[in-house]
Amino acid sequence: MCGRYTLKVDTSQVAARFHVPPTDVSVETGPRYNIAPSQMNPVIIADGDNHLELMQWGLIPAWSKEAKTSYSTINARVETVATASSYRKPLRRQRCLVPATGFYEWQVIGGKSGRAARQPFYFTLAQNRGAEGSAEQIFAFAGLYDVWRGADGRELHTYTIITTGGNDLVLPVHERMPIIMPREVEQRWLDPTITEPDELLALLQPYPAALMHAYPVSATVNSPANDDQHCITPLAGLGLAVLENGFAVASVV
DNA sequence: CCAGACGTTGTT
DNA sequence: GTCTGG
DNA sequence: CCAGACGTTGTT
DNA sequence: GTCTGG
Repeated sequence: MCGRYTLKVDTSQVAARFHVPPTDVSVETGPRYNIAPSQMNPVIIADGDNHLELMQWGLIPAWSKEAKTSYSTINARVETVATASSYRKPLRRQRCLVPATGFYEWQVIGGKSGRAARQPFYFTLAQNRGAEGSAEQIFAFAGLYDVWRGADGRELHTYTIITTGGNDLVLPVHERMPIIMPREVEQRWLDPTITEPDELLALLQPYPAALMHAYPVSATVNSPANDDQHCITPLAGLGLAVLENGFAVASVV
């Protein structure tokens, strides 16, 4: 799954990275180290030109009676996104890019009674190492959005992130991972003239493990109230080396 | 036909 | 245990 | 995703 | 809004 991610750059850098005219950006958000569901975050949409908009993480279908859902919509499985009631139309007509610089997954450590202990890991794109502060580290998740309209006319723009099975780097930590768009696929994903589900599904592939990087982080990230550099500070220990060799990280607790 | 769901992950 | 809030 | 709440009446 | 279950 993907239930937490980072976007540690300014809105202006996001806009530049996704070809959004600076004059089009009316919102300014600072660097984020712990983006959580329900929060308002930048997403990119296109109608000929690219636009940056703030939307709420957790898709609320246009037909929903209330401005909330009784079920989770922070992620959409690629296996069912073309048929699920909540996502079928958004897949054809309301696709977006979700700008990010990294994401978190939690590895279940124990498994005894009650809720097992969990070790968070931080995942980034490997080619971005050493690109601190530059636009080079920004990538995009494949996303869908919808617009909910209340009786009083108010609009609520919401989005979801599409997930797929974990690749070899992610699997030791978690079964699933978000779909990261290769840069050359981004604009096609946004292209409103494409509405064939099969053509769109073909764009949704697991990102190659060889192009990603991961390391364990402290429990600081667990609380969405913590939103600073400490969330992505590497946790010292055996976990990193073991993980990069592709084995489970039972040694990290 | 109408009523009711519409979702994911993880855990058992 | 389960739902809500962030 | 995890953390934190989970309830009522009446009074300040 | 649209699909599934009864």
